[in-house]
Amino acid sequence: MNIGENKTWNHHVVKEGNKSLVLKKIINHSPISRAAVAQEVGLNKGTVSSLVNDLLDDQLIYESGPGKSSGGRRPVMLLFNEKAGYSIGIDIGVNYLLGVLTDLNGNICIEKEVTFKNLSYEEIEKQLFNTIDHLTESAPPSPHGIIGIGVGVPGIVDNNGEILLAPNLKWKNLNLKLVLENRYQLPIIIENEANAGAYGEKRFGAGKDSEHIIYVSAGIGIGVGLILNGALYKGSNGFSGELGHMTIQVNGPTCRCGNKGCWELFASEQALLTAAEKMNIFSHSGKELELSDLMVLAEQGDPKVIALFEQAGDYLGVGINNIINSFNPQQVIIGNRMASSSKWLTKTLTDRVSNQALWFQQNDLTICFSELSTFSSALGAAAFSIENFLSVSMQQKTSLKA
Amino acid sequence: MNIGENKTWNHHVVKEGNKSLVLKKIINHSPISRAAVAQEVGLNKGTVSSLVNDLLDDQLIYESGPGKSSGGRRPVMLLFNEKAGYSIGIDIGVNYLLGVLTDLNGNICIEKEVTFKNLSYEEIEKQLFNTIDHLTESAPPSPHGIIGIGVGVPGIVDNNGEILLAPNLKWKNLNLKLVLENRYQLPIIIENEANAGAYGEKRFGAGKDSEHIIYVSAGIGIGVGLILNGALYKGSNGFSGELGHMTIQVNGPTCRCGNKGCWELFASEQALLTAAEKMNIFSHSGKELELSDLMVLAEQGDPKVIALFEQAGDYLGVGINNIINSFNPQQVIIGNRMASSSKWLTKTLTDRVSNQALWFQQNDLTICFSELSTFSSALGAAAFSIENFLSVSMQQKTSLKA
DNA sequence: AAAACTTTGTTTAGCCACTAGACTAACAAT
DNA sequence: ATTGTTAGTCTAGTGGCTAAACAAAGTTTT
Repeated sequence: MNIGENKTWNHHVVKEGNKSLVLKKIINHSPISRAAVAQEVGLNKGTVSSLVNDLLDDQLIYESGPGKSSGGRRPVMLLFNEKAGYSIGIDIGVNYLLGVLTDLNGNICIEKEVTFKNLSYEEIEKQLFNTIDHLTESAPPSPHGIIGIGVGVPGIVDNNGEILLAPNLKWKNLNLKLVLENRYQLPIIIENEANAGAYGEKRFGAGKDSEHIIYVSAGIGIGVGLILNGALYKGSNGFSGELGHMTIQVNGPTCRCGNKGCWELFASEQALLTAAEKMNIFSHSGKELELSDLMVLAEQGDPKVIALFEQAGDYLGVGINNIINSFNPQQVIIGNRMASSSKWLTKTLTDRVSNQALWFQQNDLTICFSELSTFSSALGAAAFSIENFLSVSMQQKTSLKA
Repeated sequence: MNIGENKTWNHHVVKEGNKSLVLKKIINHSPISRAAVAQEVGLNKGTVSSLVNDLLDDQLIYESGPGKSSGGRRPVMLLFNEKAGYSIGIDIGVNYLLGVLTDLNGNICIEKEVTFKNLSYEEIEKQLFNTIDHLTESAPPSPHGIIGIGVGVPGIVDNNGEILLAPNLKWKNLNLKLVLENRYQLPIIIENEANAGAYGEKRFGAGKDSEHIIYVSAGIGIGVGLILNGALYKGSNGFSGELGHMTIQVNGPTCRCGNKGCWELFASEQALLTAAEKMNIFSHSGKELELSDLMVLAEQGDPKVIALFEQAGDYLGVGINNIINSFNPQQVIIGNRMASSSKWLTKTLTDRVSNQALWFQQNDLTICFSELSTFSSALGAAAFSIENFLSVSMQQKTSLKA
């Protein structure tokens, strides 16, 4: 809600904004007293009292017992009621579906994962419904119930939540948002998996204190989610962050996207597996080679496999250098499946960056691996719904008097 | 001013926001009546009347004669008073200094350019003072006078306006902002030249109607300015857009930045000149080869030179592809000196993009060359001051009653 | 223990910018 | 001239804010 936007300003907006400020203060600094809130956000005591009463009515916060006196009357401590409602976050992967039920603080209450291979859309949809149904039924009773469902998908999602393309799932022009809205009558948010992961890390993970975060989702392919000025940046149509197809080698090998020398040909899980297969490294299980097989081998000290990881780390660093030069972020977070191999990637990656990134870009910059491990996307998806719910809750109620 | 920010909301903010809305409406739709403004921005007629009176008092707008009746009383038309004050914009190049005096709509009233070679900082500072002095003295009388000075420099500028590094000028840790503030007692803004150019194109050039613009400043080096969500994005410390040093060729030729395979080694003016020299193409003037020499040769139909341009266009396309994949912009604008050679660059550039950019990225995407030609940066720098002035003007006055 | 001081939280009066709608002004159509 | 329409001002009322008084509930001083 920028001052430049075509939105008129009136008393409702003022109250909405201040209420939001008060709630955020309580969420981030609980337990806290009314007086402290007033002082810290710069509002009048009376105003804060009134807003706090609204929030109490909405059951978004609650009063705990009195706190410690600092020489006068003991303050009444306010706490965020993180159990006022629950959010469902889903992460649809190429061969898994992960669902979580979280409270309003992003604490995972229940998780449910199913794995599969080569399922049709209809079959995945069935799994999706099952998962959501299960999570919904298992949710503890709460004033606001399930406040929304967020879904992260490995594909291109436009600004209306329509999935234009999910190559690895073979989905095309699929309006999953509509499907879920019709079935569940709840606010639904569909997002690209990397965007969801970025948001998850910003809200609950390694990026909590940063305003400029680039989340690199390195899995079978590479996707990137951008948190700029504290908010997800989606570009003109919602397609930002397709950095897996950034050229890092002009006239390099051809990618399935038609371009040449794409980053994900060098630094993704798929790149690692392809390189390993070329070196005649096979899965000891006899099945198709998987990342976990390589990790086992690396753990056993296999120098060829370790070299492969190190090579991938170096290439990751090349792309991350480009990202740093583009965005001047505070933080780069590497997530998704490749993050599990951080052990063997870190050194070559950080070497590449510290040797080659422009010196002034390296101040105040941290590069790290996901804190939420495999939950980034699911948690981020859940967080979208939470954000939306809290934002709507700030709005004026049409007062229904008894 | 986001609702999430740590800013309290009160009546002043409401008025400021609405006043800004009204002024913007008048600027972009003048001549317009009070009634039309009220209807279009969604405010009450009375409110608009009151805000308009404030703006009239500030002389930011004026009333022209009555407009055409549409069946009732004839409306009083309101116009933006673009001559209420003047802004100075300076573009410091490697071997030139361009200053413009603009009105509040970015119309250039006076321009002054000096060219030089290898001047020390002190000598350039003298030229800078001369230029500013001349523009100030030549400014027509106006209610608000000179409202600020903006300077675009080819280097790294941090968020405080300090020039950390301008390699081609051999400047380092220079606080030009302080120097100018002390001398002129005016609001001073120092910005990177590509950022200024991007802002110039957004406000007055090819990007007027877009919210997501990437401006590629292709000169001796390559810098990039980012307009995201309608605003300049500067990153965590102000160093975003250093895309000239994006790797497009892993382990390619070494750049002066220490990295390898940087974009500007392939697609900048310097790249073109270096390639030409290797092919034994010399300036007919006998002096050092310049871009203008190559343009003359290309104009004469020299196939070798044309091929060089086409090659550069292709490489420009490679980097622009990466930009498109990163940002999903509405518009990519190529500016600075290479824009003058658009004639020979366009085809290979657009071929590269249309063949290799992801298909969904290409909807609603326009790629074009600067509309403001060599004035992008100077105008953008001037625009920063205008923006700042108008924003301050919206704020409440401490009423000084006679 | 009483008095004095501190701090918390509520209440009250007043302010300011907004809205709705009455009003005045100025025009066109009949 | 009368009627209808549009533009702009004025007035009363509303809502959310602030400042300051007040009430409540502590601690510290005497």
